[in-house]
Amino acid sequence: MASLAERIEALIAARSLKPGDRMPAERSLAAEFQVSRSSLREAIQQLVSRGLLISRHGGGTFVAAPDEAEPVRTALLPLVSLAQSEAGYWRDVMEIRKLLDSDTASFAALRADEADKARLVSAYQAVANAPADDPETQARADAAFHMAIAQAAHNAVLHQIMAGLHGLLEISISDSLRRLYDLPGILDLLNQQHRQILDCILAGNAEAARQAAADHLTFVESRLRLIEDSATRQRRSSRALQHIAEEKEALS
Amino acid sequence: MASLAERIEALIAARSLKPGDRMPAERSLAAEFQVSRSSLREAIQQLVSRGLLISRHGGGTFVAAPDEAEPVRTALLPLVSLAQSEAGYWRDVMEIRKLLDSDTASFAALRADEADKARLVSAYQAVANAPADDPETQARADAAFHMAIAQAAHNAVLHQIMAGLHGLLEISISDSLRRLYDLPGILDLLNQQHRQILDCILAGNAEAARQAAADHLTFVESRLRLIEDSATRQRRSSRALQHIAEEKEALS
DNA sequence: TACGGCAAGTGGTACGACCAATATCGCTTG
DNA sequence: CAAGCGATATTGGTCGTACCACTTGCCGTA
Repeated sequence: MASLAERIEALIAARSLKPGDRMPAERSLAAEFQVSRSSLREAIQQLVSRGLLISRHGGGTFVAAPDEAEPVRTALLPLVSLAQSEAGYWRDVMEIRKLLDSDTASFAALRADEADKARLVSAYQAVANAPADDPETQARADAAFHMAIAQAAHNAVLHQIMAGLHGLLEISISDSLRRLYDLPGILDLLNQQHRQILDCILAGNAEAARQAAADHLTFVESRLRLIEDSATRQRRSSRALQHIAEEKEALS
Repeated sequence: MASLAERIEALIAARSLKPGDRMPAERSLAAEFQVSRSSLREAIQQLVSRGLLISRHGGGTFVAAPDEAEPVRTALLPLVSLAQSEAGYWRDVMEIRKLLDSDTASFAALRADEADKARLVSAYQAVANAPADDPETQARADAAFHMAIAQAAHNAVLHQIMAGLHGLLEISISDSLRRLYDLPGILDLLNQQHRQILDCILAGNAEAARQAAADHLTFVESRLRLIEDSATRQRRSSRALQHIAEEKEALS
């Protein structure tokens, strides 16, 4: 027999419940499935943690919106431990990004329609106009620009993978990502590279876009290596203390 | 305050529990966290569904092995609906595989150590020796061979992505994947291509490996397109009946 | 010493109760 | 008559208890 969570999913599909629709009450569902509310709640909590349902205390349980990017982010949560345990994990991420960002830019140059191009220009301007003293906004706008390229590539799988890679980078070296924008004179260089990628895509020049993206990623990786190398030493010394803090928090 | 599931994760980290280690009993943990066993179980079930824990009835709850591939497979479950709703989803998957499998083979040729090469040879032989009349075993051995290449590429992220892509393919066109091996004379062709990829990797010839993998994937995609195109028509007509069956199963 | 069975411990499930947040409906009131 | 408001029903969140099924391991017996 299928697991309870799967049976609930099947029920959603069978009833054609759309995002935002209200689920039957827990007591009703429990009766319908002929299980206790406890067991039903365990199953519901699994679906909630997977982002398929949303529970509101006193309000009800609703089908969540399949947020195109959100499922990928939650999907990567199990990898957090792995990403944090291996210090060089971000290098693996960047190695793949060097490959995929090139292909993404190439596809985008070939396939971007007018709506894609409008989004790309908008995203580029957001990066260029981001306040120079706000690394947080810089990082978000930068990621949004690359995600706009991924969207313009018109490949759902590629889009999801790129979203995942950004998430993994965020997890493994979020601090260094912020500090990247503090390097002297780097904003102009990044903007220049972004502009070149943008122009190549808008012009439909796939090969040039590929090369521009490859150069950009190589540049970013080299700078991140500088930052991360110097940060690794300090981090190592503070790890023991962190463990104690975690134990304390777990028992709080 | 952190969620209960997070507090449990923190406890695992703080206690340095390794895969296979036994978790405290539910009743003990509930007392330690000062929550009811019901609430604790809801949190534990979330971690179980995410593959971090394994519960054995009567035996205890154990920390799961970070199976390198398994978390990705469960992580992709939220994408099932998307994979199934879009008929052409598998084309996106194959498009990315054409790119990544080439790079994977290239990396493997450059980085494979003796243990990797032994695994590759073993995996290849498993494919070549799989019974010709057993598509299920064929498909599994084939996937295992490609995963061995991904492992030999020595990039954790790449390995996870490849595992995810195989999972997505399995979800979207598992039937066609099985029927692939029924095409007349295809086994010899596939084995020949696999052999070429293997030889190039063993010889350390990165460029040849890349080309061999690219040719292989292009070939497989063309054959899958033949099968899938002819299958699409029939599937469409039986979809209505399937929904009824799901409703029935959900209430069973 | 080896074997078998019993008891303790564990996860799985169920039922009932209560609390807190929310939604719903009806009543009062302007 | 309509709008605001308060009581009530509904819903998710939590707790406690009890019982079952299974595993483990210990102890007693052969």
